[in-house]
Amino acid sequence: MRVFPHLELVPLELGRVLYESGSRLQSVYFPTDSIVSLLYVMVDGGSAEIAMVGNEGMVGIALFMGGETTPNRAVVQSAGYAYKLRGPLLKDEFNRSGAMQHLLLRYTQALLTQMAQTAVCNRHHTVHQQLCRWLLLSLDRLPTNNLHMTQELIANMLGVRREGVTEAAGHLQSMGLIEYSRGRITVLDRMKLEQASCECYRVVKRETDRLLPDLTAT
Amino acid sequence: MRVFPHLELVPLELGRVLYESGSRLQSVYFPTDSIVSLLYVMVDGGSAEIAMVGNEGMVGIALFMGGETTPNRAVVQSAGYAYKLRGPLLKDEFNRSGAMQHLLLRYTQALLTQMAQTAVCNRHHTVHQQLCRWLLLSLDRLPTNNLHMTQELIANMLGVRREGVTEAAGHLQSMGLIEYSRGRITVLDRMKLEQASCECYRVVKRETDRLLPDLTAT
DNA sequence: TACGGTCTGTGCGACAACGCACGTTCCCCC
DNA sequence: GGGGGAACGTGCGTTGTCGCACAGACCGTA
Repeated sequence: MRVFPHLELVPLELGRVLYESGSRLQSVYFPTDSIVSLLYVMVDGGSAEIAMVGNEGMVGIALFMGGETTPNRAVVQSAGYAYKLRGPLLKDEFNRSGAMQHLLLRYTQALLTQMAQTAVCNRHHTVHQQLCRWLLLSLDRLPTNNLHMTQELIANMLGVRREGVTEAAGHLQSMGLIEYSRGRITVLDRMKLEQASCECYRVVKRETDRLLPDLTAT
Repeated sequence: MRVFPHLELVPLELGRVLYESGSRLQSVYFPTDSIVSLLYVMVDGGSAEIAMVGNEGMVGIALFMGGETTPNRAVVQSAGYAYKLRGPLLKDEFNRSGAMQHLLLRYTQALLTQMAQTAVCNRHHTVHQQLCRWLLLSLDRLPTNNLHMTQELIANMLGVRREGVTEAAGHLQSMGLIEYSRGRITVLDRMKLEQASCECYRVVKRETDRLLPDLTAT
């Protein structure tokens, strides 16, 4: 593809803000083994994750959607690498109306589904269920069963109290589904984790697989 | 525009389902004075509104996004009229990569923001605040100050109990912001309603105005 | 004018999540 | 190897929402 020579592999450190609410995006990022969260930060400082982006997608869709900016923050939730591409190059490629455009649009629809399901989950499901969903979504975007993230960070993403995550995670550990200590979480029984999760995870997963079959095959 | 001759003005009755979760969309709709809600319906029958579409937008974006379907239901929340356009015609127009494509993509981004903010609101704000947000979003899409909808319907949209809506609406009425009886709600003081709402409404409104300046000028 | 259904009001116990305040454990580094 | 800080654990009163049950109010129709 034409843009391949212009892709630059860059490291993304945990916590790095790729994109601040309302700021103009200069480049887009295609995570390889990293995860980037899209958050909304309220005026009182509270936050909530809207969606997460991993190797299935791209950070910065507002560039080709025409709005140039969004009211969200993009922050690295799991350190790793990503391919960086300068905005104008992506726009040119998108406007060629080729395979890349179709791919990006299908990805956008997958992202839409993820956001929609986040809304539903926030409305109806318990912190326990949401934690399961969140762990599974993260797991799908990482090469291993190990997540590097503190409960405090997870709480910020889910928009709940840190103690709530502690309790839910403790429960999952006592049931043997995960194992964790000081910022390291290992998923032991993925199947049971899916069963403990709400339907939201499955809906997102199914749509992502349907819309982006090549990428999730792995 | 090329598609104008193919637009057909059709009535949309309250409660009509334009589009069922997972079904293939044959046509798209551009509401004029009607409002269509995008809902997710859970396996247990519970529901939650993901976003609403009025005269600023279109129902059926999955058609040009490439997915053809979404896991959501589109149901008429406020009766009225809409322009109907057959799917293939819309796709052709979109693929011409002209003004229509840009407009549709900017609208999609506005919809994205609405979904994101719904997620945030569901996470952090009270039923009171959410009701205000919801009334304001509806109001922006209607030609008058009168909403035809029962508290039960609103409760289904927000994904809360009917009693919760009763209490919140009663409070708003006692403060003189609205007036209602048996399925008719009149907004008396829009300004104060905005003040009683959370920031979510303003964020959505600002983004919609920014992305679609021609449509919201009215 | 009486009736039946729809819509709204209210009360009450249950429960999940919150905010806060500590305590404990572990790891790193001086 | 002994602080110090980061990460996790726990208890407690408070609040918002839920689920349920039932009472009133309104309206069209027979």
